[in-house]
Amino acid sequence: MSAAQTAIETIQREMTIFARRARASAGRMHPELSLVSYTLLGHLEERDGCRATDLAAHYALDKSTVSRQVTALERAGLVERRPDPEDHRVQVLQLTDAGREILAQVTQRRRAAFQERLEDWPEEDLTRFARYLERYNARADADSD
Amino acid sequence: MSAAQTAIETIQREMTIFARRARASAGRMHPELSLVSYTLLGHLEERDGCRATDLAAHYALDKSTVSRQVTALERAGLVERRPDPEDHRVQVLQLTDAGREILAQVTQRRRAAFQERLEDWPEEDLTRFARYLERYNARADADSD
DNA sequence: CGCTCAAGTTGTACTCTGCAACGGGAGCGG
DNA sequence: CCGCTCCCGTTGCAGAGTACAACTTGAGCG
Repeated sequence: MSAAQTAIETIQREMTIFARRARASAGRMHPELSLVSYTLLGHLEERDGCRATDLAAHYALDKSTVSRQVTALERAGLVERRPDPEDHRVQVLQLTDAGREILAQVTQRRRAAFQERLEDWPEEDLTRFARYLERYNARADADSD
Repeated sequence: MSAAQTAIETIQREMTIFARRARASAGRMHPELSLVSYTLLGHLEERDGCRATDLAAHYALDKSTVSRQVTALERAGLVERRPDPEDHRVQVLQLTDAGREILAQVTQRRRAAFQERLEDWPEEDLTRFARYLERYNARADADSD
């Protein structure tokens, strides 16, 4: 097997390990926010609000799933539904202050965990690793994986 | 923010994207084998058989979860349970020929997908990316994430 | 108006998961 | 040998996450 082949095998294996671990640890690390909820809140912050359908499309989730997730987030007071004056079918989802705060907390905790794991990496390796990941995900995006 | 900080932010973000995507796509890509089942079969192949408790400990799963997964894999004919002659509490799990075959098929399909995404990467980048991932996961392992 | 489409909700079912309780065997001190 | 404790695995139960299908409501258009 060529060196490239070996490297691809390794990448596949390590990515799988990471995915499995992320899935397993997400619940334990952030009991207040599942990986999906975290992602949805992040999306709302980034876009400063959007529709439920947009979330469903962007994350390849069923609209019923998003509906229930949003219901839970609303019950928890992290998200607000605002009727869209231009289209009464639509509800615009917005982070509440509490939602913004929780999101910031979880992000901070995640950041600390990553930082600890990466603390002894040389800066050059960090930036290269970051570039590789972006590149990989951009390509996977295009493949609509 | 320093360059290292920025890189860490990016790594965190991209790893999250990857984890979410892996979770979402696993079911669609390999209907016959969930990510967990795939991992368990892989472990059995690699170790040439082991106990259910070992799987649970290694993947931070509850033993009941492993028990049910193994039951399903056994029903599907991919795994065999063999009583341990030295300790009647223990059952040694072994891949069947069918299990080995399915595992090889799914691995092959995953490999093709990765290969396609990485086909235009220079070999040097591939090997470095692989090294980074191994290093990251090894550290996360130590943190028992 | 009436048809069609879009946004969200709800009913239903299934999977994955963990916790708790249990059964059965192993190992050990008396 | 007996009884206690620990370990391995199963099962009952509950909860989260998800998808699919049917439905409600509203928009757009001829």
